[in-house]
Amino acid sequence: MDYNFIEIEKKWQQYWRDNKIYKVDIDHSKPKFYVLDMFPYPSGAGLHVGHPLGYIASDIYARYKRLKGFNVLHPMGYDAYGLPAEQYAIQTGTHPAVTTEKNINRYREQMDKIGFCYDWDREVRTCEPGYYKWTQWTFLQLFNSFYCNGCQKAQPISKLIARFEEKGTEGLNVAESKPLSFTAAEWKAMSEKEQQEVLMNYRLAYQAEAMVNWCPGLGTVLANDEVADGLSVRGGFPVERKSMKQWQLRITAYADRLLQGLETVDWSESVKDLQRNWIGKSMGASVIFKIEGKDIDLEVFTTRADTLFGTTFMVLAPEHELVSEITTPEQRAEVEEYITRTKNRSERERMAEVRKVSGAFTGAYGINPITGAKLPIWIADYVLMGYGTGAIMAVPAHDSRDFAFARHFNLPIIQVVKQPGTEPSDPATWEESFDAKDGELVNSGFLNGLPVKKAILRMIEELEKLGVGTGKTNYRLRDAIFSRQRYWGEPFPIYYKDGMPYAMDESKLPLELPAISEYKPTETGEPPLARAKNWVTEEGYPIETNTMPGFAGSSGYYFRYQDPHNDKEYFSREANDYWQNVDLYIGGAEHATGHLIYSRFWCKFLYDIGLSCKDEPFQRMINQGMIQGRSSFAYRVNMEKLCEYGVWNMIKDNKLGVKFEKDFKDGRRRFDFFCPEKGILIEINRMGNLEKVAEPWQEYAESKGYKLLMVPIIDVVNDYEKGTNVVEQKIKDLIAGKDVPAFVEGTPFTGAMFVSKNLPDRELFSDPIHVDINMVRNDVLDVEAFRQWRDDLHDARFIFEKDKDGNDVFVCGSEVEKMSKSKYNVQNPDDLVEKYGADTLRLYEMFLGPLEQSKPWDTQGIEGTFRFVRKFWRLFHNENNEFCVSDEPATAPELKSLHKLIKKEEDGIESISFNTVVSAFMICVNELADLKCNKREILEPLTIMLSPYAPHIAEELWHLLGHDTSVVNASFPVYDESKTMENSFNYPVSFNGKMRFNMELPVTMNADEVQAAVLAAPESAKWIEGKQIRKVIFVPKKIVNIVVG
RNA sequence: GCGGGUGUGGCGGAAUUGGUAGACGCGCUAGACUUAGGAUCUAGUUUCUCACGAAGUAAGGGUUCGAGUCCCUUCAUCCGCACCA
Repeated sequence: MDYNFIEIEKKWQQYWRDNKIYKVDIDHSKPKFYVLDMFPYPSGAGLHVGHPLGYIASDIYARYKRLKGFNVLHPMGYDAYGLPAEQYAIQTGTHPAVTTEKNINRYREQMDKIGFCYDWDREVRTCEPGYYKWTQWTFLQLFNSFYCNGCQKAQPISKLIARFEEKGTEGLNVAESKPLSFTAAEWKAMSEKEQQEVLMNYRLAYQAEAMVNWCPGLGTVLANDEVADGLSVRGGFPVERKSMKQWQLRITAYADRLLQGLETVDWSESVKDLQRNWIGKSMGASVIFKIEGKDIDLEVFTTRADTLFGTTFMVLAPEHELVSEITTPEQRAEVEEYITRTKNRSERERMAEVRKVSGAFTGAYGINPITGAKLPIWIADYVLMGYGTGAIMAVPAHDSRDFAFARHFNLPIIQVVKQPGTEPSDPATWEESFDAKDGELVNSGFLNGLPVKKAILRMIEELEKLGVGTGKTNYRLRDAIFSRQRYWGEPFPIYYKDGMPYAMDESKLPLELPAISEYKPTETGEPPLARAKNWVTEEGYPIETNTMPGFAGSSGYYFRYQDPHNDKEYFSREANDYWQNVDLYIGGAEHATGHLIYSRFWCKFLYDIGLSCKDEPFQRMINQGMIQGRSSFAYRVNMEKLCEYGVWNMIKDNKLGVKFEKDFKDGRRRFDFFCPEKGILIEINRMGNLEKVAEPWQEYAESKGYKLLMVPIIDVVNDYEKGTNVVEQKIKDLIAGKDVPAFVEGTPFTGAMFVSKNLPDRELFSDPIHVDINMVRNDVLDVEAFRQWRDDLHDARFIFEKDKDGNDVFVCGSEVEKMSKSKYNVQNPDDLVEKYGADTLRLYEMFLGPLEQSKPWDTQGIEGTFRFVRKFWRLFHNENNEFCVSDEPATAPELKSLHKLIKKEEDGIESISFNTVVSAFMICVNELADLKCNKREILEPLTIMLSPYAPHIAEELWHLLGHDTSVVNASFPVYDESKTMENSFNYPVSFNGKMRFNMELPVTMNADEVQAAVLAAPESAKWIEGKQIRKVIFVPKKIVNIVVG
């Protein structure tokens, strides 16, 4: 009939493509704006309605900015490396590039249907050599750099070598794996291999042994954020801790800058907090303890140096290198047993036993550097090797874990901090430790009386004076493991000479991924690349067989969009000077500790080496919420329960004149119901079950003189469905003393039965099962569709309820859950585009609620937005669907409606509150429809304003309005406040703060005039009567409040 | 345990930042038009009350002429992190 979205959308998508409407280039006459979506990994499943949510939001923002005169960079591409395609390759032999290409095409097809304004000429894919050349290049720069702590900046490794040649490590202040000490002469005396080993200690990309998350099921290591609950996030295989030689990125060198930088970006507090937490900066002290009878220093890290007087024992991580050295012969067996036990425990088991206290005594003692006290040294797995020094001084009085440990092993507890104004008490009486971070020191010599914060500083001072400790900052952040034992990733431009890794020359880039015969690890456990033929350099040196992890390619992709076809450099100076960094980044918060931290590191490094002009990649970030599914349920009847329920309802409360009881037991026999008065036993069960017990039970009943009735469930069901009362009649007959056969065989009941949601006591005899939401409308199930859905449901039976018109209906229950295939609640955007059009889908996704919140998808709700779009269309058309727009000047109410909307839209888009803008559109169109407005002066700006949300219909109407250029290049209308002004205001009049009536008054009236007018109003009399007017509050154009009393 | 978010009709959610609570949409109710309605249009729809009116933004308290909004206490719920010394 009217608005033909299928044709319109196809036509304009074609037009945009043919005319490259969304292609952008550097244009110094306009300010730039960079809007970016998080890099998608194209999975095989395609998109559901939750995925495009962020893309639609960014698209609207990009289009809006463009209408506002900005040159907007809005690109899209693919994070193409990923485990699923590789797993599929291992299983089927299909090259991951093939799978990936297929998935990308599907993604693209779905995205095109929604009408996004991406500049597809800038598309990048991480798996293409032209792209990963620069991933490899960046790796080489990292390999050839070290981090200078003094200047807080990455520097070329050549500078470090020059320094070593001049004065060795003297006065060196750089990021390092472990402190080394050598002179210039010693450095020069080293062999090349030794020098290379030393340099590994400083490179920003380096190779070292590391405890990794090894996943045997996948044959690779995983990053921390790829592991959850000791299982791999993808695939759910067990993960174990293992020490392996791995490439790593020295991201810890940037810990402080990563923390500082958070202050300069406009991100949600929660994501910033997540990152702060992940970086985990804690300031404290390193303290050296001597070991009794040995010349060994044991270094610990503590944030509570003030509690040094209260330390009563020490604990090492079981893997600590000093353990075997200090363990006494008597304790060796126990210690070794403990180490084996903890080592063999998987990560999963270890986490499950978090609260279990365990440990072993080494027999050695540490000496408190301040008090000289002897402290027994234990090992326990509550101390982690990876944090601090892997050793702690335990202060049981003021740390809950130490407290639990001391209690368990009967170690002394000394209180050294008390709550101000209280007296110290005997820790033996405590139920938990006193962990308070504000308090006053006691039992602590020179610290007595000091508050905690001052005591910490005072103690550090003392430690430094005595040369037994220093103030120190510790980070929880670990260096990022950068190698994967996988095929589908970027090869490292690294070869091995004499067992030592060397960087390839940049001229050899890109180092392309070779073809291999099979995608799994070799029989000897080497990575798949070891299968590649001739995987050696021209000189014959073997090339690295690990590949880079997923985050390698996604850490700097936003740079490449700025200059995607440059084969001379990563991106040009000119491009970066113009586009700079991302102004608005939209994506999920789940990347907080992965992608978003690696990208920041990547960017800071490129900033250090002079490539990037900004040191933060994403200025403003919005994290869209999840769209949840709304699942529907049918209630599957548990037949036995249902029948028991039905019969019980029939006989309970003396309904048939005699009393029955439930669950009668005699020995091992159990009957559903029993009537002592008449000696009637009733059992309801499946036919088969009754057959088995029929004989012995009849004998039993006879022996006791009882009458027995065995009811097959089919009988009860028949009564239900046919409205007969066969079962009831039998019971009545029994009560009346008639003889009724105990058991009549019939056709056994087969098939499933379902009960409508609102039937009484439904929950007593049914369990919900998911049904496909496409078979449900307004919670009513399409019973026929349901029967056809699955083979086992063909002869399903239903217990219906009546709707208001007395028809039988089957009502489903519902629940909000994650959208997933297995819950049959997935909404596919393609279906919706087909049914309502992309414009309606875009509007509805935005209308659903605030972008950042998760919200359920309401299948019906889209109808409302669809109605709006058609109403919008009708503003431009007459009853015969002929385009009909008038050139008459607009009236004041029409202009007011328009300008209210301009203001709303500007405010709404800037504050990412798209849902309110859609509402405002609806209000405006409702008003204009009421005014029967079809004036160009109103409709033309309105079309421009709608175009970010509904670009297709806007483009169509824009051309119908007589334009021959795209609406994308139009200008956003300018807000004119005077158009929304009125000369009177409908004041709400309140008495004591309660609104009583409205009163239309001129805005020019002053307070006194308003007061007079209001008090003179007839409605006021009732409220003033018998009371005194204490005060009148008048806020112009807001409210009048009269205080009476 | 720690950190962050969120609590408003049957539902999704508004409320110009301290000024008419429930905009807009779904659903629901009634009516119109229709052979029909899962189309369209009109009216109504926070709760209680016949009504006058009263109550009302998770609960309780406070500040204020006025509180969904600010402050304090409690509860619920979701999401992170979790032996981090």
